[in-house]
Amino acid sequence: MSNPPLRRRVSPAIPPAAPRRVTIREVADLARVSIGTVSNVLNNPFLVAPVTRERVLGAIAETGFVRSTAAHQLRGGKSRSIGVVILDVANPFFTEMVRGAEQALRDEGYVLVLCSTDESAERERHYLRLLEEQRVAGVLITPAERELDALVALAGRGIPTVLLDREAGGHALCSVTVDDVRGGELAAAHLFELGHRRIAFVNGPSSIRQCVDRRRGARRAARQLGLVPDEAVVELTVPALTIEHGEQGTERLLQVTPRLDAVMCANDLLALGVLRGLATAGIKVPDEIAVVGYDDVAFASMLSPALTSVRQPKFELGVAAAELLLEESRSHAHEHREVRYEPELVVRASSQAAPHPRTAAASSARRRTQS
Amino acid sequence: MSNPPLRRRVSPAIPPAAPRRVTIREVADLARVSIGTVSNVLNNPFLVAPVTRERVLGAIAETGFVRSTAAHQLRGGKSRSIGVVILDVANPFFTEMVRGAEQALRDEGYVLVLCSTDESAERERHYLRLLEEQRVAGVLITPAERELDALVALAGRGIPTVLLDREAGGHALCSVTVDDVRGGELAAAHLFELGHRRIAFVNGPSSIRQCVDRRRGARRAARQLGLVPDEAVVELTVPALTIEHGEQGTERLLQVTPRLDAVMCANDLLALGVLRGLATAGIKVPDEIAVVGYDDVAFASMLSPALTSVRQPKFELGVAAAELLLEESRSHAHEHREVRYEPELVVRASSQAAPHPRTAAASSARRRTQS
DNA sequence: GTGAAAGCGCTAACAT
DNA sequence: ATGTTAGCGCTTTCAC
Repeated sequence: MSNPPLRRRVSPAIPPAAPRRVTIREVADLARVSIGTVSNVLNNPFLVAPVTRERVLGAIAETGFVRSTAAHQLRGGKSRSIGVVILDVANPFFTEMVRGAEQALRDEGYVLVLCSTDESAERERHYLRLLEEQRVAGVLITPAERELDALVALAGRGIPTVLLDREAGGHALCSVTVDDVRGGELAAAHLFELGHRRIAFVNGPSSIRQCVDRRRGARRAARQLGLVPDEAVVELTVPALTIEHGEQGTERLLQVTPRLDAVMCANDLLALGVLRGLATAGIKVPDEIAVVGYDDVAFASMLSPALTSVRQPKFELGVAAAELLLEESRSHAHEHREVRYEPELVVRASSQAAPHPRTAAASSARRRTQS
Repeated sequence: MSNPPLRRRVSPAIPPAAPRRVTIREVADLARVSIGTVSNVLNNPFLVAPVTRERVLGAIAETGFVRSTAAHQLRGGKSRSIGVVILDVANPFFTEMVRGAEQALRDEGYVLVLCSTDESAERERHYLRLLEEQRVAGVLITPAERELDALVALAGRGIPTVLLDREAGGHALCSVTVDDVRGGELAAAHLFELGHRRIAFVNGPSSIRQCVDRRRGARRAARQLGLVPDEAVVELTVPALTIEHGEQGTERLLQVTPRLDAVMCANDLLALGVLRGLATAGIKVPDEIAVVGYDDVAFASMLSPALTSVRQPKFELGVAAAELLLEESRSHAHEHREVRYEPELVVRASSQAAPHPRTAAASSARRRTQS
């Protein structure tokens, strides 16, 4: 494994001087027309005589001219980029949503400017400012910031903004969500039904709404069974919803809570970390401890053991958000809407010793509702 | 599971009229200064008297003014965005690289414009054009296009371009790569050592260089053992490196190739799909068929069975690429460099029936070489 | 069908 | 310390 360092050097084909940008002016000169005509072949080709058009096209090709969005936009054109602000690029839940949004937006000629805040409100503010300076045509965002005022203001300044996986709570914004309270309830209820009476909830920071809601759901499930939430659901808060924090959290959990028979995680990344931590500690899942995750990301079903999780329609969330955004950007006299999906529990091996792991809600219809 | 549709309607707080953008002019008027002064508090605050500065800042806050990147850039300012073009946002390999690049670039004040081509050369061209129109400060790209000419031209037009996970092959471009031939060789050699004499290689399209190289490596491994590559390595080509195609590919594989004892996959996503397909078909891994993946993404070690894979320094690749880009954008008299990493085989349960799955190369140093 | 010219919002050089 | 002004590259009337 000790390869000698590779030495390779590519001689620069371009002279050290910074290349000057080709402008419409040079194209015009080369084609011997006015810049207005060049602009026309770019924007209204049919207004230009075929011969002239060809000449101009030739000049464009020859010079390598590429029009400047800056100048275009300044002169009144609309931007073709949409800011997408998410909590974590490394989380498949978000990337699936992004894929949905991208698919819906690409056909309309938009590019996505993807910003990952890593759950930092400060970084979120930074990115939002940059996006606004760029006059993006819209913003899709899963806020890290608890307060939505800045987003309402952003929308007020003419940048259509749609909340991704976060409800507007009375604010004048469109949103696409999944019922996280219900999801948390499904997960916890499942563990209680299995007979567990004291479950650990590995959760993220309370600044993240999803975490708060899932916790509420878990406690609701406890209450409904006549249990005392504070006793039935023991919460361990980790700084971020990542594999690493799930793994580290597990160590703390095992120290603090000696007798533990079930762990519920705020998302699948944490659950993966927890599974890892438990494996390291030599604890068998589900025989000794049951584990459930949240999101049902692609790899959940193939983990060892297969992970019980709460499924969310990730791709659809992205598509729906993109559609709301397009709608909003087309008509300013638009009423804000909240699209809401229902989560679905998918039971697998990690939460049951049963020999035949099956999908509990396999045939249940996922329901999409909106107002 | 049949919840009644939610009805909720948020009344618009903003009047239907499209809000007009606040310009520097209005801020100046409100603060009773000239636009030049406003510009100065924005760009050279120290040149402005504290009293005036406060007044202007107040006016900015009051009006909600946000400077236009378009006008700024037009006037000669540099863009603060960097285009990142990857093959697939849903692939953890790429998102890890992106995270590395983001971390390195964020501190310098850049935002990433993330474009996922889904391995389509056409979409790549489309995105590159948009990025160039935006005059991005640079481009990091894993090309879907086989030819690099367009990228060399792009760099020639003044947009620093760095290849991600693709070598320049004599072209005047910087690149960051991992030795994929070696990686393919490691994976195949491992299977041959296990005694398998006929392995299936589930590979992506040959337009993707990674696929070509890994294949070459596999065939080289065969040759080194005195085997006939065409017989020892049976290739199945799937349209894209995704879980879905891995799963579908497995079905075809099982029909076409009756006696099969090992499968090597061009990446972990495919391998995950293959594992799924085999599980569906009731075939035991590794007892009946051994499986190895490529990339060693985060979930590989936790799959059932844990996946043997070829590890690549994903995050570091992103960081290194970002650094090359920054270097190139700072000095135009810059010599292109090729940074190259070595891959590392990580043996786990999916390729051995051994009771104690261990990391084979756990202690081997990852070596970074560059010219 | 083509050209001339105004101006988008801003920065920077120059005046005051 | 602040104001004035000339463009940056383009689109878009409006003449010709």
